[in-house]
Amino acid sequence: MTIAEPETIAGKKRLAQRDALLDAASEMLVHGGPDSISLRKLASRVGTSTMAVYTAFGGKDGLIAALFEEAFDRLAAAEAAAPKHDEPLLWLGELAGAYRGFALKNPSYYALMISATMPIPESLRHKETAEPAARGVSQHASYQIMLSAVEACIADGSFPSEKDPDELAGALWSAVHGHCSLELAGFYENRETAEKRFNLTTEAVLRGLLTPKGLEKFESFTRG
Amino acid sequence: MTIAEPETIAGKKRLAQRDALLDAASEMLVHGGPDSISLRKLASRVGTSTMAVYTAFGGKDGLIAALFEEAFDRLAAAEAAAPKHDEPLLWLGELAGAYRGFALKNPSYYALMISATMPIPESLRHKETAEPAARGVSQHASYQIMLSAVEACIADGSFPSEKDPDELAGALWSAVHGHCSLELAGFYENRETAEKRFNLTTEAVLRGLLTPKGLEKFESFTRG
DNA sequence: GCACCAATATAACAGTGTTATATGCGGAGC
DNA sequence: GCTCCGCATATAACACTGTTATATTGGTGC
Repeated sequence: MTIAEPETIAGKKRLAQRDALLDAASEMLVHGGPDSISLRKLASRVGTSTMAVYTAFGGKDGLIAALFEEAFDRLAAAEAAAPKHDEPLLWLGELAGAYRGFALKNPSYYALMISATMPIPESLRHKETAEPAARGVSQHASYQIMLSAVEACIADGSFPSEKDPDELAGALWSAVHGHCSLELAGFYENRETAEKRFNLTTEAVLRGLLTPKGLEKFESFTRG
Repeated sequence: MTIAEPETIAGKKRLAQRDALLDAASEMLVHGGPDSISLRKLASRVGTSTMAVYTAFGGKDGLIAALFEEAFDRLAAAEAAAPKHDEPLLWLGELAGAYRGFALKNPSYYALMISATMPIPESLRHKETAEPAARGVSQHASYQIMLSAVEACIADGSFPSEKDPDELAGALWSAVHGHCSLELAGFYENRETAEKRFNLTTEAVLRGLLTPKGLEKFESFTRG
């Protein structure tokens, strides 16, 4: 919470137009997907010229990168909104469901996130080690939330303490992301069967990672 | 092995040019990714005009769809080349490794396959039920191979017989595909750690799906 | 008020996929 | 063997795209 900087009104207008461009681009993204974003259409919708995108974002890539960041922020918000049970395992399950819920409600943003051709924007990039590309993502809140849930499960004894939390979180993320990717590609017939498959998959990878003690606890949850 | 049809030489030339276009497009795809395929560059490389793409494939979408099919064929070939152990569980593990091997060796093809914007070509589409989009994929050899391995594991008693083979295969596919998607996005620092994570993830989802009997067998494999 | 600088608008450039038009070549019928 | 028809092809135009060069405007500091 910083006090209001002595922003010039020109600076305010510049930020306002940046936001206007971002909002309009987001609206175009949600409506017609990433490919429907045209600088000319975007500029005319905001009531300016294409040059505004270059001064605000440095070009179309910068604009897409900004949308990329917003996608991760929305994901983090969805995860933060997931109910945080006292039981870490249940919390982890809620996070998995929140991840899928985000993907289903924001398919265009999700498609943007998983487009491998997307260069990770500076703000999400690890400061010291630029390589590998997506390393910065593991610093983002969306990943940190899941990581802390995993760590809580380790402290809880549900996950083996000798395993690296990153490994466990990565395995879980792979399964959840893999399912959502297939579901959005239309692999499942309808949402009901997709949800059944999602539960089966996430529960399977969870079961495979748990300690005997954690597995016992987990079975009591799934039965109850 | 059919006897040579009474093909007209015009038809032969047409097919030859179709193959030439496909080969050149494949080469461009592997080199510079999907976005690097330009009809003008492609046509000039083959020594024809852009109209050839329209007569052979109906447009760029048809060309991409043909590359899409070739990607699945290459995946099927990679899976078919995986050693088929007598032990179904080991076979399934080999298939998972072959899937990742394909993704690593053909990143551009893999990126094409997982691009959600890709409409499933007719030849891969389920004939009766056009919806959902990717249903036809489950008829492809690449999926059938994995499915038969899963069924062998069910017959073996390693997987519970009351579960739908499609469900089990889908869970496995989600995890394997999810990992490869993240690995190609550059999420892991290097290939060694990525491989470690891949084994952890696939083993976890396997363990979570196995019967007690199958789990016993599985543990004897991983220890030995 | 004036000078300067940054942001903008206009327009041009180099591409893209697609389509309309015209040319030419190959196969069928006589 | 010749004619004629049809289809594949080449050329060129169209409607776009992102980017860049140029000129004009607007706000800020002196």
